Formats: sequence, structure tokens, C-alpha cells
Amino acid sequence: MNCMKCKVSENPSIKEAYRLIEDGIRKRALVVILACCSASYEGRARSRLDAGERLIVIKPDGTFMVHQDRKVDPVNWQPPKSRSRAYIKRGSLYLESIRRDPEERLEVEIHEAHLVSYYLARDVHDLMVAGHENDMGDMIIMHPHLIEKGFRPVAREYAVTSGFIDILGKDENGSLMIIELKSRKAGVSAVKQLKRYVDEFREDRVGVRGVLVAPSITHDAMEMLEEEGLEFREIEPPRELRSNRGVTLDNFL
Amino acid sequence: MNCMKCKVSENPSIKEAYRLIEDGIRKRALVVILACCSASYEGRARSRLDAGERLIVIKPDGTFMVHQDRKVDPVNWQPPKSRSRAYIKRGSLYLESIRRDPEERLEVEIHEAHLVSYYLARDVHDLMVAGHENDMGDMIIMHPHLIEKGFRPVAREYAVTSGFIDILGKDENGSLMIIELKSRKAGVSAVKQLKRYVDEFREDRVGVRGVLVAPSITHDAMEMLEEEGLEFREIEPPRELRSNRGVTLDNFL
DNA sequence: CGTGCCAGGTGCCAT
DNA sequence: ATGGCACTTGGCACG
Repeated sequence: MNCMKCKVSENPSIKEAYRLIEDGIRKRALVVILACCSASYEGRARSRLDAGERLIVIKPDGTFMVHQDRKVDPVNWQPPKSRSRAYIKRGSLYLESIRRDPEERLEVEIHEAHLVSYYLARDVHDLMVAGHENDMGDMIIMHPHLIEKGFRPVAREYAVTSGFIDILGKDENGSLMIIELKSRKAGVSAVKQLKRYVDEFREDRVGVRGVLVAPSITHDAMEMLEEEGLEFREIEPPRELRSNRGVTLDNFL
Repeated sequence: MNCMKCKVSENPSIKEAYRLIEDGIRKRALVVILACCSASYEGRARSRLDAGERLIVIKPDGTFMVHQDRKVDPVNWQPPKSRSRAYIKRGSLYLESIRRDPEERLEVEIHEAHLVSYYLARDVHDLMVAGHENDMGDMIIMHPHLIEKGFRPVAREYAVTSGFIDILGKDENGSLMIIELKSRKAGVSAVKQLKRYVDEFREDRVGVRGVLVAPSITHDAMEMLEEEGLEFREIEPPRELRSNRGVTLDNFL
């Protein structure tokens, strides 16, 4: 029942369950419940979930989740900073999680609790991740020759009417180059996006090059790219795990 | 320790934990672990998570999740149909979850298990939800006057070069109307999308009306809408919970 | 099975 | 706070 780090109760009575859950919430623990429950949500949308056996999690940051035995996403949830509480009404145990702005409410009725526990989890580390579009951008800013010899980046996330150009630069002849980055296989939509940017610039002057940069590209996308006179560079996103994400153009101007 | 529905072990030894986890996976149970662990992921991206106390869940459909004490999303995960197993290597307990196509691998090293449990969850019900864009479309097809008196829908999800028009119809004068639906506050991007569709049709003939339908709209979006000569209808998405999603135009033609 | 697109998207960072 | 966008987006419907 006790292990310092966590408290557990199997097949608790309603009152036991209620006390353990409220205790866990108050202590800012990770509350974990296995129970037969139903759920009602009302907020940006509205939903109803009939009775079934599920995993309920209340996190110390206010996150509330109901997980079914399938899928990655919770079937119902509330985001961080929601306020959760347990209460007993007409002999039944309920969990409620409320969010402000937008006003949203999730109510879970617990028909039968099979396991109620909480965990005083200490976790100071954040995920280190690599392979994002942003990392590709960093890499190209630091090694412009990956695009081609003589390429010089000029701006990043450059705002135009139809969106943001990932990297704006010039080739060795001084022609403007518009770089569109995709960290995964590029599809037709990526080509359309690049084309919109290039069209916007071609209104002003000709000789603008559009380059789609991705680890791979679908067949349809490659066809459209060629039709539109745009270019493709096969580049893998970098894989080095870094926590420092701060690469700016200033280092190179 | 035993409750038919679930099995629980507090502060288990490595071997105990290993056996319980493998048992749970084999029985297609919902496996729930509270443990100090670290994680490495390699696949579409790459990540590393240093040691901390977390919630690990393995679902019978193959879903694998590592949850920190914060955020709705798992810090590491594998989707349904992944293959999970536990193993002991050099005296340490590991969990591994592998996915094919794309090839991805998540490995979790368990430094100390505080609670290991599994839950033979029975859950036959699916979520009933209302308030989606699709529901708005259904509602407008069934009650065209919500757009305006005399409006007649002609086609839904009508394919054009730049995408799909949510609803195509005609007003009482026979002018073509292009309806763009948003189930929540519409932003500039919604106006741009509508404008692209309208432009495509205006090439062919004039007198085409574009209508953005949403429960609300941002200030910037409203300005752009007026500049472009487009219209706005404030409509809330319907709230009735229905499981039957099948409303087609055929009912009205 | 790939392709496209919505989501109570969530999360992150800019203004 | 609001907006704009990437995400190991996930999930679904459709060709």
C-alpha cells in the first residue's frame, strides 16, 4: 500500500477511492485510475462516452485524460492548467475537470474502481529530439553549400502574403532562391506551397528559383515540380541530438 | 494482488516486473507501469529522454506511451499495431516497441519500477461526438435557409484545383455560391482558402459569391473578407450527439 | 494502400 | 492573450 513514492488501493470502496484521488490531486501527484466509467464533455465540442473499462490519468500540471484500450490519443481529456476534483453524488463517485477560456467541462462517472493509485513523480528532464524541419533549417544556414555551391542565405521565415518562406537566399549569380523545407517525404501540397511563394516573387521580377528540400518526394510531387520549373534537393534532416536550438542568421552576416 | 480484472505489483523486483509485463502483453491487457526510466527513440525522427519518473502504458492494440508528469501528449510513443516486448539485459529491465513502415523503434530502460499492473479492460463503446465541421455541413444541407433564403446546395466536397469546396450552391438569383465551413473561429487562412476557390471560379464567370461560415471570426480575417468582397455567416456547429453521420445530397436532389 | 484533410487537435514561439 | 505553424502530428474517409 505504501512505498513513499506511490500509494495504491485495489478495488477500493467509493469513499476510499474518493479520498485517495483527492489526496493525490492535493499532493500534486500523478493520479492513475483503472475503472469502469462513463464520460461527458461539453466545450468547444460536445461528447458522450458510455460505460467501459478505462485508464484515467490526472497530472500535477492539470492535464486530465481518459484512455480507452486502443489508440494513442485519449478519448476525452482536458489540457494543462485545468482544475480537477473528485466528488460523491447520490452514492456515485465522479471526477470533474474544468478549464477556463475556452470554458470546457469534462465529467467522468466511476461505476467501479479496480485500481486507484498516485505517484509522486520527480522528472526534471526534457526530451532531446532531432530531425525536425527547424533542424534542417539550422543545418542549411550553417552549411549553405548543401543547397549548392555559392548559395547564400539572406532571410529565414520571411513573411510574404501567402505565408512564410523557410529560407530566402541568392545563388552565385545573384538570382533569388526560395527554399521550402520538409523534414519528411514531400507531397504535392509542398510543391503547391513553394509555387505560391515563387509566383508572388515572379510578379516582381523574373529569374527567381524555387527549391524544395526534403529527404524524399512523391512521384506526383516530382512531376508537378518539373512542370513548374522548380527544383528538388534531396537532403536528410540532421540527426544529432541537441538541446541548444538557437541558430540565427546573425552568425553569418 | 488479484482482482480478476487486474494484477498489481508494488516495488517489484526486475524479474517480477518482467514477468508481469510480459504476462499482461500476452493476455492483451492494458499494461500500466509507474517507474523511473529513460527512453531512446529512432524512426521518423530521433530522440533521447534522460532518467525520470513516468507513467508507461502498453495497450492491447499495440499502442505504447511514455507520459511525463505534464502535457497531454506522451513524451515518447508508438502507434497501434506496434510490437512490444520486455527483456532483461545485463541485469536491467527494458521495454521495446517496434513499428514497421515506417521502421521505428522505441526503447525504454526501467531503472526502478514502483508499480507494475495490468488491466483486462472490456470496452465496447465508442465516443459519440458533435460539433465538427462535418456536422455543420449536414445541418446546412438539411436547412439551407441557414445560409440565406433561397439558397440551394448543389454539391459537397466539390473538387477543384486548389482543394475541395465544402459546399457549392446557388442563391435565389441563380448565382453560384461557394461555402467554406469552419467549426471554430475562422482566421486569415480560412479567408485565403475561400478566396482561392472563388478566384478559380471567377476565371470562368463573374457573379460568384464566396461565403465563410463559422461560429466567429478574427478581426484580421473579417477585414480581408471585406476587402475581397466575400461574405460571412455566423453559424454555430450543431450540438446534437448522433452516431449516424450519413447525410448526403441525394436526399435533397 | 497512398493521398488528402479535419481535429475539442497539442505545443511552441512570435507579435 | 492572440496568431501562425510544425508535429514521430493521429485518425478517418475516400480513390
